[in-house]
Amino acid sequence: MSARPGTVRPGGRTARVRTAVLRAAGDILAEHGFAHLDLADVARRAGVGKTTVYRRWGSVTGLVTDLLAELAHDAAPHRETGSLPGDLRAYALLVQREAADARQGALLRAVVAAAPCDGRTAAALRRFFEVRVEEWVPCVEQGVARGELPAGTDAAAVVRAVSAPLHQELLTTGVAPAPHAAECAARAAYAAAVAGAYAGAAPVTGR
Amino acid sequence: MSARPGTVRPGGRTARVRTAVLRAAGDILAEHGFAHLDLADVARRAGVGKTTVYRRWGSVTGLVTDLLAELAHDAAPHRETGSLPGDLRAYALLVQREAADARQGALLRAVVAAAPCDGRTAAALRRFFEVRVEEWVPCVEQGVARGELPAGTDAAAVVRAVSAPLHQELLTTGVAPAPHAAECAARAAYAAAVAGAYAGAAPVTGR
DNA sequence: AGCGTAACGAAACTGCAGAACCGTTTACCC
DNA sequence: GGGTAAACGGTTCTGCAGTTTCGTTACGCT
Repeated sequence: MSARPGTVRPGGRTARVRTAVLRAAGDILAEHGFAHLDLADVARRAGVGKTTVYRRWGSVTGLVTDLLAELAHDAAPHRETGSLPGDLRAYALLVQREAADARQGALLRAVVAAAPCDGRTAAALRRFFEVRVEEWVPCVEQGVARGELPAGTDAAAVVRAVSAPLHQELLTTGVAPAPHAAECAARAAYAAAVAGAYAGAAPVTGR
Repeated sequence: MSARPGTVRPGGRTARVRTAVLRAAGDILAEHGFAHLDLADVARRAGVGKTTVYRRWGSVTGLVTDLLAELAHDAAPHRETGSLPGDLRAYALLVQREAADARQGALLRAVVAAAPCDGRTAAALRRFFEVRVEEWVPCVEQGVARGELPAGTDAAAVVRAVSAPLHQELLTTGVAPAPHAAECAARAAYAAAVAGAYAGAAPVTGR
């Protein structure tokens, strides 16, 4: 009835269609970029009817949004290295690898491009980063507990500071940052946090 | 001839048309965002023929690109405050104000969105940031000369580190960062630079 | 001032993304 | 294993972004 297609009978063919379409969309995104992402192409490559793609995803932004949700779902498990510099370095390299990966990097650029055009996409993007940050915040908080960082440090700000320069480079130059840049970003965030740059006035952001 | 329209007779009406179109495009961008930027709307609001807009700018991305070039052209003059923390703070607040401004913020988001779809736009975006960075690099270099920062500091990296978290916030949340965030970014970049995070690849161990 | 043509503008045209229709397949429940 | 309707898919249609055409305006040069 009013339930969206794909939610009442999610098994069997429906699931196969979803997998094939997302896979094809990812391929096209990695090969030709966001600009030439045509739903008819996706349908053809996925071996699926054009109608189906339009019915279930509606538009390019919808498809990209679903793709992002899928990416966020199988998040890479991260192991703590024991020291905060090591953890931040691991996070920076994760972001760097992600940006350098053809599929994930292209997807990231596509999502950022589509976000201003579509509310759902914007929400998905926000959620994606929130989850990311929340995942790595504990590392920073442990650093505070261990006395590596001053009390009152805004852990989320530290995590965001690691990824920010890497994402900026990807988005502005169109080229993925080098591993060296990732290590530099991690070092910088750590040094700034140690110096208390994120422990100043209480942030109003969040809650 | 093969010269593009608007280049042979740039005066009088041609200039008026250009001004009106860019103004209208900026208005629509600020009001309705990048998604609903229709060239026919722009033409109507500018009191100009639809044909003219298509002939001179060709597409939405072309128009956005020209708009960006215009913005980069009248760059805000920056005065040096005498101290590096002060300069970085001034730069951070400039970026923050820009992001918070309805027209400029919307334009920035639109350009980033359009960049993956169009080579010229991507180049314009890259150029825009390059100019920005070059403008503020001297402040950092003076800081190095004064001995505030370690020798071998990558001045451009420091400048980029200031703007990165602010732009990331604008692009991922869709909301412009607060002035507080700008000051935090400036503090962090300064602290990291002082600690030598942007100087060479070797980790900071006194030495 | 007069001329050549660059640039503009209104209207008619075209191509294609996306929607509608409807018959076919198949997942889920008993 | 049989019934029901959810979901698929081929075809056709439509709305509109973008193009073409051609007549009009006015910039810049002498």
